[in-house]
Amino acid sequence: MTNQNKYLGIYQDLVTKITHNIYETGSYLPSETQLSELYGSSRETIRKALQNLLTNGYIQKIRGKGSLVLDVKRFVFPVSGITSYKELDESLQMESETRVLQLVDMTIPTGSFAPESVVGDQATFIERLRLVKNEPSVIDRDYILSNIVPTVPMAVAQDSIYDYFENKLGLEISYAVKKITVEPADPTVQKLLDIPETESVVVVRSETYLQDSRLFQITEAIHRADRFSFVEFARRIKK
Amino acid sequence: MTNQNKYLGIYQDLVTKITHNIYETGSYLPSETQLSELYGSSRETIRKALQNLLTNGYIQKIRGKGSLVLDVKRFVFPVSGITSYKELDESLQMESETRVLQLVDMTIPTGSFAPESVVGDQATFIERLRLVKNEPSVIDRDYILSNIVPTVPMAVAQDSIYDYFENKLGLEISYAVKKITVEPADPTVQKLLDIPETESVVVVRSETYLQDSRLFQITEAIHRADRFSFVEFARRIKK
DNA sequence: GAGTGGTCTAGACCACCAT
DNA sequence: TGGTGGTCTAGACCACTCT
Repeated sequence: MTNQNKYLGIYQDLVTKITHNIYETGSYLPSETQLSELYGSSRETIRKALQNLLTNGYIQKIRGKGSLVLDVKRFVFPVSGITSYKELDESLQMESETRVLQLVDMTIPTGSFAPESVVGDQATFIERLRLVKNEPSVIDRDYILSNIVPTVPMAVAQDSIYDYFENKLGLEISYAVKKITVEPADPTVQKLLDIPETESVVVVRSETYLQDSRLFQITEAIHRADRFSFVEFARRIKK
Repeated sequence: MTNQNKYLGIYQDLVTKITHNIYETGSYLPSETQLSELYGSSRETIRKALQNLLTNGYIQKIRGKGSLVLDVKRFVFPVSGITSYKELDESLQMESETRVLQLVDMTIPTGSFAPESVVGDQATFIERLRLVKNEPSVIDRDYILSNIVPTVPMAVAQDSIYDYFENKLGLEISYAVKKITVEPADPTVQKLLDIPETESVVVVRSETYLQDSRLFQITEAIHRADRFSFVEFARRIKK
């Protein structure tokens, strides 16, 4: 599991040291030159690791002073970015359960949440209900394109499809476009999520792409509005 | 307005060339070595510019092939990141109008959406109603901390507070933590947004920080649920 | 003035893709 | 095999902060 990349290794080491309070919130990391001596690397490599800490909200760099450790615990709810339900569950220990409602091979139908460009393509359709503390909270509906992933075993749908894609199939998941809206719930959804007729739901639709820019997954996640929370760490883009 | 930074200049040049279709969606940018000759810079500097394009969703780099230009138009609704309402309005040309409802100096009260750490601090409170196509869509409530921004003129609240902060006061806005939830609307909100009693609203609460990590703005944005849409471009974090 | 991060360079070696 | 991006180095100069 050791990484080939020096800077990723340094990044991981710093993350664990920050999360274990070896480097404390409100204090400064060793300077870049000190770190480069510590890790036996050039300063630019250290800077790559720090860049990673920066974009993930672990530190804030202040010119002339140093790299300030931020209070990560406040925004540890990592629903932003691309994170699988399994990873969320593990990092938050939220006592969740997954029920696979459907797992079928089919062609992607018109009128579904999938974009026009993949309608008619072969895919595995997975519908899952997520329960948190025994209460239904989310319905996940996925189309996994068959030209990239020919088949998804039931055990994988029950556990973690991302772990299967990345570690078994060696796919490199790279980026996603997500859209969040609030919509009325249809009767099927009302029944599954156990909500009254008038209630709305939060719908997160996403398209996920591989490193080579091939689309391979289209997802619709329907959340009970009262149990939905989305936290984002954002940086201002320089103009 | 010319930037001192070489790589930012290159980034901006490439952005305009992509948005003006000089580099077309689906085609590849010139290689990094070619770009470094074109711009008269080292390859690492080019790579910094490309890194910026990458995180903002303009390109996808594919090893052994090149930098593929993505279809930016699909996710041009930039509610992700830190973007002011004025900037959104300009980039989307959404025929919006702003009504300043309140602009008062006060101490931040307990029980407000502001975090404990700033309760009792002096701040400017601004409440604004945003109308899109003459329909009320969002209520923005801001506390601007007075130790950083002593006063906010009415004309600024009416126009763009970010432009004032960055270009008049020289503040460097750096990062923010945002949280999105769905909540029932209280009677005041119902009236302002012109929605029925049972309706929910989408609430985006954020804390915004300067480059030196000082908190300077706390915001609560209350959206009509039926007019709310949030699009995010996300990249998978390497483990 | 000493220390910090921000930028930039010229060169090197590697893994991957096309042919 | 030649071109591409991915990583890493050793050194340089600058702007900023602190004392």
